[in-house]
Parts: sequence; C-alpha cells; structure tokens
Amino acid sequence: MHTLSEENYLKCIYRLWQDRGQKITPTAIAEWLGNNPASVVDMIRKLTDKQLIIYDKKKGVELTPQGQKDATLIVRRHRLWEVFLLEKLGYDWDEIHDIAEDLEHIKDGTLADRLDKFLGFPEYDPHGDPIPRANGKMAKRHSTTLADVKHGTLCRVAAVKDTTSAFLQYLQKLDINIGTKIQLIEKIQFDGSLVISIAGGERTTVSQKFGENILIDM
Amino acid sequence: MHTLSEENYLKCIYRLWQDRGQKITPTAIAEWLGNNPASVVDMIRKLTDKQLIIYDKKKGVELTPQGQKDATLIVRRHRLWEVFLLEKLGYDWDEIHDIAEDLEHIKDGTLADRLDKFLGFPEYDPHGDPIPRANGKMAKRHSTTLADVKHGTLCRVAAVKDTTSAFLQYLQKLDINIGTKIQLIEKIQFDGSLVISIAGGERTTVSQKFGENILIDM
DNA sequence: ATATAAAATTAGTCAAGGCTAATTTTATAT
DNA sequence: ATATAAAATTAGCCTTGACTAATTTTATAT
Repeated sequence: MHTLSEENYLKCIYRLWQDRGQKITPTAIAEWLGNNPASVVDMIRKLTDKQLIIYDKKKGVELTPQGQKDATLIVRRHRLWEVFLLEKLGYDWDEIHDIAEDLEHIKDGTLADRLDKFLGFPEYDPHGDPIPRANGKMAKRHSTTLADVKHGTLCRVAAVKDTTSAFLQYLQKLDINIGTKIQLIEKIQFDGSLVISIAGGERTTVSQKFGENILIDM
Repeated sequence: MHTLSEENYLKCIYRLWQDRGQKITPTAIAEWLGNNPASVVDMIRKLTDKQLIIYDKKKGVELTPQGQKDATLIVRRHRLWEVFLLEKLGYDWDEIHDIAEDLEHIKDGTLADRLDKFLGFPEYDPHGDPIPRANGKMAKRHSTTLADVKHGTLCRVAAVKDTTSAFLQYLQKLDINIGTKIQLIEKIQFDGSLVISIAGGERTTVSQKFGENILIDM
C-alpha cells in the first residue's frame, strides 16, 4: 500500500501525462505539487523502487502498468467523491475538489465500488472529467477547447480543465455549467480574446486563457 | 488544526474517559493505542502545549473544554460515517469501524453537518453509541450491561461496547442486533456465564465477558 | 564551440512521530 | 520500613518527507 505522499505523486504524474502528453520532468512535478525539485528526485527514487514509475533522463517519468493502475484508482476515488459531495451533500462546484483531495486516500477494498453503485455509476464527475470504471477503463476525455473552434460555432460545455475555485466561481458568475450552450461569436486577433454568447444571451468577452480551460462537445 | 496522530490521541483519551471514568494514565493510553508509553509521554507534552489536555500525576490525563470539544467532533464524524457506510453503502456491522477510523479525520467546516442532514440526523450509530449533535450535546449513553441485570429480566440490546470484528461477527452468528430482545434465564455462579434466550428462541450460554459488552435498555 | 542559464542531483538539515534502552519515580507487598 | 515490581520519564535513534545550499549535468544562445 502507498503512503499519502506517494499517492499524491502518482496522481500528479498521471495528470501531467493525461493533460500534456509531454515529457514529465522532475521540475514539472515540483511545480505542479508546489514542492522543491530535490524532494521530487527523492520520491522518484522511491516510486522507481516500488516499480510504479520508470525514470529515464531522455524520456522523463513514465508510469508502469502497475503505476497506471494505482493512479487510475486514486482518480476514480477522487471523482466519485466529488459526485457524492455535490449531489448528495449539496456542496458547490468550487468546494468539492479540496475535500475529495482528502477522501480519495481512504483505502478500502470495496469502498469505491460501493460508492459508485450508490451514485448510480456516473460516467463523468461534476467538472466533466470521466470517472475511471472499476475495470480501469474510462470514457473518452474531451479535448477540444472553446479556444480551438472557429467563430460561429455553437458548442456545449463538456468539462473544465482548471479546477481552482477562482475559475469555478467565475463560471458560476457567468452562469456557465456543464451542459451550458456557448456560441463563439468572434476571436479577437490581437490577444485571442473570445466574444461569446452564453445560453443564447448577450455578448460577453472572455480571455484566451479562459477559453483554453473550457472543454467542449459540438 | 490537529494532526492525525493528535486526533487519535484525543479520541483515545475521550473514549477512556467515557468508558471507564477512571484516572487516565500514560500506560492506559499506550495500551489502548498499541503504542509505546514513551511515545505517549511525548504526545502528552504536545497536547498539553496545545491546551487540549491537562496532565497531573495524581489525577492522570484530563481533557480541557477545548479538548473535549475537539474530541467530541471527531467522535461525531466517526459515528456519522458509520451510519453512512452501513445504511447507504451496505457494509456489514463489523466492517464499518475501520473505514470510519480514516473518514473521521477528513476536516471540512460543514462536512459533518451536511452528512448529518443527509442521513436524517440519526441519534445513534450502528453500534448503538449516541452521535454527538452539532452543538456538542448528545443522547445519554447506555450503561447497564446484560451482565448487570438479574435473572429473569427481559431486555433489549441497545448498544455494544466492544466493536472488534471478532465480537461483531459472533453477534451476527447469534443473530443479535441492536433492538434484539434477550431474556436472561440464569447466571452461573461459578464463572459468571449467562444462560440467555435470544428473541424468544432456545437457550444459549454466553460468557460473562460477552454479557459485559452488551449494553441494554429494559 | 563555448559561455551562460536552466535543470537535475547530492549532501546535509529538520520536524513529526514512532521506537528501544536506561533511569527515575511511585506503588505494593512483606 | 524496605525490597521489589510497575509505571513514568529521559535520552538517543530511526524513518518519512519535506527543505536549503552546493554541485553537476544538460540545453541554449551567441
């Protein structure tokens, strides 16, 4: 079994792998976790010894099959708890992440599966991220962002990339949720700002950064 | 905020205080937690510094008002999670304690209260222990055991003292749950064994130790 | 090709929270 | 009252997982 720290590193590596698909360096991990690179080097050694990752200076850090399996389970637990907190306990969108961050480390053989069943086997968490199934498989991740589509496109908010409460609260203020329809009216050449219409409403301008954090369906 | 270890010590001290009402010594704490007495002495210093306990060689360890408040909240969380695990996730009686042992340490300002509401404000946990209310008050604890009543008495199982799975599984086998009616037919002088009838059924003999761990109403 | 900057690594430190072994204090029994 | 046993305490050590500072390796730009 893994310690809390080991689990956090595993999850971090998993997320960097999913998000960027690029070479995962000690520095990238350190930045993501807010840790010192020296600490990361230590943990890389530890996770390598446990055969959860492989580290090659050229290729960066990669998860072994076991590492992937373990990381997936942590993500599964995290996302299931998020559903629980939102749907059953009535928390807001921006409050659930941090609590799930703790709950995801509760280890019990059948807990995730029971929770999954209790929640009705949800496919996506409240931020639109797919929940890994008990068998490790999971629905496709949305990859197109609002910043990627061309002007005129009408799309549906499928997920968000950023899960900080600053971002989520901004979304609340704009009245954007998973499922909200957004039409991209215009892209400003100068700085990539986006002029959009939310649920058929008035024009609003948002930043490029904002658009890059909204994942969509069409 | 308290560390995991500090919380476990607090809870332990609280339980010893409730259970025995006697002087709480470092040795007693060490035994309960399965730790070395030397470690206990260290933690007593730490909790004293945090003004959660007062330690006096004559009187033993006592909780300060703040210590009581904090310990009560941990117990509240533990018992609420036990209800959740049993009622919502379908765990068995003997499985919930260990998982709740981890869940109780999840700290979020409103989590316990939301869970409480979600569960319908239960008064007792699945082992019959009263759940501290949000205001710190709690229902009376049952104190009469099956070993205390005189022969012939018909009583109702209100709670159990021991929560080890060995004991709880034995109860399952005997088909005893909270609410089960038990009549004490006879007490054996020699060793305190009890001859009982469970839910009006056949006579069964149980040990004195067994009887001391069954708390009853009449 | 080499100077400079960035990244990675090593070495040594620290706090938390355990431990063992040794010692001191307190209780208990004769 | 004193010997013995039990309990409490101290001292010193260990592991985990962080840190800083110093060093080495790797990339990048001229």
